[in-house]
This record gives sequence, structure tokens and C-alpha cells, in this order.
Amino acid sequence: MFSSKTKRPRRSVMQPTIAEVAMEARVSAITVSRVLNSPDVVRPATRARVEAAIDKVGYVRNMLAGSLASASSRFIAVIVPSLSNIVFIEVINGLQSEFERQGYQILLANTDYDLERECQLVRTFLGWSPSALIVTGLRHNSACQRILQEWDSPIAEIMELGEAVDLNIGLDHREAGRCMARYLLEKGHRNVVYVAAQVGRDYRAGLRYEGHWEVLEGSDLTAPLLDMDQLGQFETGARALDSVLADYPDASAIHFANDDLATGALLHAQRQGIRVPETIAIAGFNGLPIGQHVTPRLTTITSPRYRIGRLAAEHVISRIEGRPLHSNRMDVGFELTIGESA
Amino acid sequence: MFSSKTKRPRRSVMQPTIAEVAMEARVSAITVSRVLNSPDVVRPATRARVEAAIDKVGYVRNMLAGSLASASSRFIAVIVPSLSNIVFIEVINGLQSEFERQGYQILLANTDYDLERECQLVRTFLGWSPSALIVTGLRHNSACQRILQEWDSPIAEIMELGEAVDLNIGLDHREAGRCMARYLLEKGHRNVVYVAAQVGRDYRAGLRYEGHWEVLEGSDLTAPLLDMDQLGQFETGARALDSVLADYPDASAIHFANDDLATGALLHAQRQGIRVPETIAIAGFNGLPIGQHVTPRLTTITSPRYRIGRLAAEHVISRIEGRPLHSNRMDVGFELTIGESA
DNA sequence: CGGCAAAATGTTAGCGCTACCATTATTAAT
DNA sequence: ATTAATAATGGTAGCGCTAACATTTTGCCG
Repeated sequence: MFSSKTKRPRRSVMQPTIAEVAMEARVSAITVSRVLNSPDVVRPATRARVEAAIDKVGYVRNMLAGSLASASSRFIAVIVPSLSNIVFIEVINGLQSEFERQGYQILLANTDYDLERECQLVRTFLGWSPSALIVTGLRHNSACQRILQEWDSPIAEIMELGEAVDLNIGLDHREAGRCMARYLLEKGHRNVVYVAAQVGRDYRAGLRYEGHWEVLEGSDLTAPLLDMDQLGQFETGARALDSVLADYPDASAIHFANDDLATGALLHAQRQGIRVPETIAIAGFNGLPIGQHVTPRLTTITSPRYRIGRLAAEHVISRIEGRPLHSNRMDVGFELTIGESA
Repeated sequence: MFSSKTKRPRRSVMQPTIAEVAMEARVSAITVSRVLNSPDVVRPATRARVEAAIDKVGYVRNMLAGSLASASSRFIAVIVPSLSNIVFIEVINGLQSEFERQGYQILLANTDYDLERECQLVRTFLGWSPSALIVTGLRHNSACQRILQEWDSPIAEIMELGEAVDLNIGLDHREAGRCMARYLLEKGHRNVVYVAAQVGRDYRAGLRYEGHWEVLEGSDLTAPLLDMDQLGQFETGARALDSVLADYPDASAIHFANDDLATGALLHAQRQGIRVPETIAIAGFNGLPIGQHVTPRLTTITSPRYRIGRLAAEHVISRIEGRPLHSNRMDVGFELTIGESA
């Protein structure tokens, strides 16, 4: 029973706090805090006593309170377009490997390739006072762009190179498109169809198409674009192959926007007895493992996805800890991987 | 200049707080808080004034402070064995879809199939006062088991069915193993090798083997186990196929622990001109999309991965919000998917 | 138009931790 | 032994928000 003037407790049967630990170890709360945060400034004997007390009372640290008091959450907000695409999963793996080692916790979300959603997610995430923000790509809506510009912790825009707000780790998609187009030209192809799935949303596929287009245009060739609706990953590629064979009878090669589409087409060709590359050559982008296990092996461009993640994490951590960076921009490059499919 | 008795400010040039917003809107701080958390108890006119003030001062909500004060973080800690395995990614997608809709934020980590690491991660995550905890599987080390037992927010153990601490959403792996073994028997196979990669770590593959073994043993047949080292996903399957053909000349079928291995084997067979299922039949587990695009299509068992995630999220949310649950256990089942590979 | 319940808003006191400065214990130097 | 320096520990006051209760305002009825 509390009289109306009695202090009413806010916690019912909560966890022990550092106060309990401090009492048990006969030190002050701040010493417990120090054992947790910078053990080496506490004398070993004291530290041992505190650690014993922590065990004894079954103390579980409250990170929320710590983050609030120290105004540093050790959260890293990560925003990618999709979690269904292995490409981004590998990037996240790279980020995670480095951030976890350094005691940072990733907050993850996906935009479904929607810039409005991205903006909303950025807003929400900033509420957690993250130590840094990692977003995919350089295109944002204007509200988002403004928020990013005004926010003053590290921001890494990854996957793509160009005008970034802060850090930028990625590759030149236009150049990747050019690279594959040049290769196909060299191989003697004069009628190449570029196939993507929803270029409007996956605009990096659009950038690669621009590169592709430049090269073919430069050789006075046409560079038709076939933009498919996204169905299943492989399904779309299979359908695209049928469409190209039906609608572009002169086409001798298909430049797919990614390996999922290309693999779908390749496996479909196999089922249908369509000969690759004789009847039609097939090229992809990303360098997914599956491409090297199908027959014929897929000609593609390998992007260092895991590496992008790891490098981004390293740069961001350097920036957080105030270490100087050689450069804000890092071109991770790409590699033409030649199989038998084109 | 501060005299030593002056209150020294802890924040330098920080974000505006609800106090600033309150002043701007000529209301009290708590009203601002209410506009943010339960808008419908604030009169529309007041709400509008507050919302205008929020915009005007550029207020960004501090979730850390809110979580601390309300002792509720709306974090969901999610622990899976691996982020390289699409199976878990799909589960996470299922979780995410539901949790995001309800305003929960996932904290994600992977154990690399290591129970000690799992224990460590659970400890760390509890420090964020998550609203619930979702872990993969039912096996934990004793320290972890104790922590889970003592923690009193919702816990969901997913993927696998059995003795759970709290909620349990998954499927019966032993039964899945039996199901495939029975199917292979029906098809006339009498020499079936079970191939897994590191059963010691992926013990659910071991459970499926147990089911497989029971059925074959019940028909007076042997059930050899080939446990491979994990290399690349597909690579391992390819090597396993070679091993089986070399070391088990009587084998007429391989029951792979998962579709990655099976697909690797299937594609390898194709490259090598080994006829499937005539020379050797191949079966998998999981029902990944790729299995339905290779030739011959993979016979496998389809697990409802996305559904496990969604259901787990639904149950957990119900539990958090104090709604009664029909049952703490949910068997999501599985489905035998018959292709031409076995 | 008074009276009263319900709705809207306000006041106070923490949530559990750490920054900042102050104090005390220990060691080194003379 | 004494002092000066350093190392170790402590006291106090928030971090920004919300729970719990208190107070005021509003709507509605006879």
C-alpha cells in the first residue's frame, strides 16, 4: 500500500541494476560502469570483485540507458533495396563481419526499391541515434537527400559510384555495362538485346544499360531494351528468352541485367534444347556462384559484393573513431568472367 | 564560461527535444509525447499545432530515451545460424514483413552454427531489452538454456519442433527424413546414401538422417551416411556425387541433406553426362526455386520458410500484446515435391 | 445555466546509465 | 620522510523521455 505521497516505484520486479552490483561489490556505481566500459582503468582486484558481484546478482547490462547517457548507441543503420536478393545479403554479410568484431549492432531494413519508403526508413532509424548510416545507391528523394545532408554522423552510400553525401564505396555500373557490351562486340555480336526486370526501380540496371547503349551506338548498332515485369527470379529470365527469340529474330546475344535472369534463361534453354551460345549467346551481371555450375558456364561480370560490405564497414568505423581516411571514395572495381555462354 | 558551480550542459549542439517542441506549440512535453505515441487521445487542433511545431523545429524522436522510460524497446532479437543460407533469409523476410508492419525493429545476428556464440549473442541482445527473442532450433548450451528459461518476455524457437521454452514454430525434421526415405523405397531404391555437410553443426540435417535411417532400417536395409566438409554450396554436392559413385557402386539414389548439395550434384551430373535418375537418383530438402528450374527437376521436400517467419512473428506479437494463443506449438508441416530427379 | 462525467492536458518523478569534476589512495622522486 | 605526481574511485547531475497521478477543460443533460 502506498499513501498518495509515497514514491511509487516505476519498476515492478526488474533486473538488477549497476546500483545492486555496486552495493554487492562495495564500490560505487560508476566503478561498475567502468568495469564494463574500460576495464583497464580499474585496479584488477576491484575489477575481480565487481565481476564476481555481476555474476552473483545476475546483472544484465541495460544498453538503452547506457546509450542514452553517453549519446552513443553503437547502432549502424543499414538500408538495402531488398533482402530477397543474394547480392545484398552478401554485402550485409561483409558489413556484419566487420561491425560485429568492433561491437556495433546493425539495424537492417529494406526499401523494396521504393525511394519514399527509403526516406521513411531513414527517418525512423535516425531516432535510434545510430553511429552511422549505410544506404544503397546515390539516388534519394529530395526530403531524404536533405536529411542526409544535415545529419552529421558518417554516412556511406554503397554499390554505386558518383556524387555522394559523405563516404562512397562501390563500382561504376555504366562502365560495367560498357565492358560487357565491348566483349560481346569483340565476339562478333551485332544484334544484342539488353534484358532487365523493372529498370525503373532497379536503376543501377538502367545505368548498365546506358553503358551498353553507348558502346553499341558508338558502333552504329541499335541497342534494344526489353524491360520485363518481375515474376520469380528465374521465371522472368526464361520468359525473356522466349520473348527475344520470338520478337528479335536477328538477335545473336542477350545481355541480361543480372545473373538471376541470365541463369533462368540458361536453364530454360537447356530444357527447351535451345543451343547456347550457338543459337543465342547469354551474358549476365554479378558473378553469382550458380553461374559457374551451369552448362555452359555463364559469361558475366563479377562484383565484389562481400568486399563492398567489409570496406564500407572499415571506412565507417575509421570515420566514427575519428581516424583520417585516405579518400571518401573507393572504387572496388569489377571483373569480366568469361564462361561458354557468350 | 562556467563557474565551477554553474550547471554544465551535457549536450553541445544537439537535436531539439520534445521540450523545444512543447515550447513552440505552447503545450507541455507530455502532450508532445502523446501526439507521438497515441495521437487519438489528443484533440485534433492541439495535435495539429504540435505536428507543426515538430516540423518547424526539425524534431527527431529519440527512441532510446523513450524505450528507457517506458521499459519497452520494440526490438525483436533474431538469432539464426547463418546469413549465407537462403533458407534463413526467407525466414527473416517472413519475420520482417510482419514485425515492420507492427512497428518492431529486428536486431539480427548469426551464430555460424556455434552454440557458444549463440549464448554470447543472447547475452548481448538481452542488454537491449528486446520485446521478444527468436532463436533457431531447440538445442542450446546449458548456460543459454538457463538464460532463456529465466527471461520472461516471449521467446520463439523456430524451424524445429519439440521441447521448447516458450513458443515453438517449425516442422518435424525426423518425419521429413522418413517421408523422403519412404518415397525412395517406394520408387524401388534399396541402396540409398544420405549425404550431409557437417552434420555435427547442422544437427537438423542429422535429425532428417535419423528419420531416413529408421525407415531403411525398418526395411532391413543399410543407411550409410556420407558427411562432407563444407566447401562452396554447390561444389560440395558435386564432390559428394563423385564420392558416392566411386565408393558406393551399388547405390541407386542419394538423399541429400539440402537442395544446395542436391543441385550441385545435379548440375555436376549434367556436366559429366551422368544420367539422373537412371544412373543415380537425387533427392534434396527445402524446395528452393532453383530445384524446379534444373533438368531433371529436383525431387525434394518443400519447407514453408517464409511462413515460419510470418507465423512466428504473429505469435510473438500476440504474446507481447497479451492476446491469448491457441497453442504454443505450431507445426507448419512440409510437402513432398516430386520432380524427375528421383 | 448549473452540475457532472468524460476528455484533454499538466506536474512530478523517475527509467539506468555515464560525463564531468572532485576526492582519496598509491607510487615515485627528492 | 615529505612532496608531487599519478592512479583509482566517488558524488552529482543530467541524457530525453514516459508512467502515474493531478488538474483543468469540454460537452452534455435536465
